[in-house]
Amino acid sequence: MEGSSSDGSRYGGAGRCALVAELVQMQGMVRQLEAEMGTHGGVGGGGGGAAMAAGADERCRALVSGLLSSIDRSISIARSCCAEAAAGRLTQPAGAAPESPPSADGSAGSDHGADSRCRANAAGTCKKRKTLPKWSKQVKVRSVQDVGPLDDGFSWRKYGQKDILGAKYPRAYFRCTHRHTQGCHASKQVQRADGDPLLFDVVYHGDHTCAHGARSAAAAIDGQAAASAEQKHQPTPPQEQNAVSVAFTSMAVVNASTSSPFVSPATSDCQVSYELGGGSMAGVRNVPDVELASKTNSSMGDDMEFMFSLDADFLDTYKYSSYF
DNA sequence: CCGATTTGACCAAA
DNA sequence: TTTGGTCAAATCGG
Repeated sequence: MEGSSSDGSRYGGAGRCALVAELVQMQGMVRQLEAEMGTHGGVGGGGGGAAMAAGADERCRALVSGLLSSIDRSISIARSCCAEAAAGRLTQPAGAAPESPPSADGSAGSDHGADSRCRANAAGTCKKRKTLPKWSKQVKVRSVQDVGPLDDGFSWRKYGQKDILGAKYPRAYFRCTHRHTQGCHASKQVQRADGDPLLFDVVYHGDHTCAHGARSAAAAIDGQAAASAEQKHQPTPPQEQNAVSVAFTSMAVVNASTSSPFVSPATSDCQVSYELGGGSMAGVRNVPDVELASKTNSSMGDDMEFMFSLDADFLDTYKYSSYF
């Protein structure tokens, strides 16, 4: 359930400091990558097809610099949290502790009408509104119908949609498909940006505690080959060829005690190596285009998360409403 | 038939 | 009172 903090004090100050260290290491690696690109790039020498490489190379650079700034921000945020933790207490958990009694199942169990909704309150925490770690990001798609980048590897179930005052587009509400089976209380809200229909604001609440979630995320990263094999239907998405998008805001540590996922986003011809939940994988991927838009972490409770989205064969993983 | 989505209603926070 | 978030019945689709 609000799985986030249900693991209790997932992060002590120590955890956060480890996070800082991890981020710093990551920063170093990205800098190396940047240097590496500086060497090989531009002068079309080492690489090969200069003409074609040019565009990809540029995107690579853009991505790397975006990465760096994002990491910088993450580090400073993590540091401040670290300091806070050291200082004594962390703000978040307070009453928040969603040890959530919503008992095993948010709605199913509590479908006794309005009455039960308040039951959560009685138990100490209203399941409504915040208390869950929350962070947001912006995801850019390539066409109005392209929802690929919105596929973050997890399986979501839409449970509502709402017109938001002053917003041109409605906001869609999703929760983890395994909410009932595994008590995973991760949820997210997706809304198109007013100004740019290609831009989506995605707000995540809580993190996934379900095995499926973790696995599908890993699978998403792992590669299309395997994916297309297991994804039975939908030979080709309606859109013209899709890109692999790596969209991430800040990093995600699903569980500090087991491991801290470390990810190096891939761009064209870049080597990707991941470590997730103790395991690790590596792969080389061709990424025609990478959109990366990181946004503020609104409150960044105690977790941060990497989100990978692969349009390719994952489009059919789930459907978004006609708005997307 | 079962699981996902749609959509109006309900409820609590602001 | 208004608005955002959630519920749940109806509906859709595989």
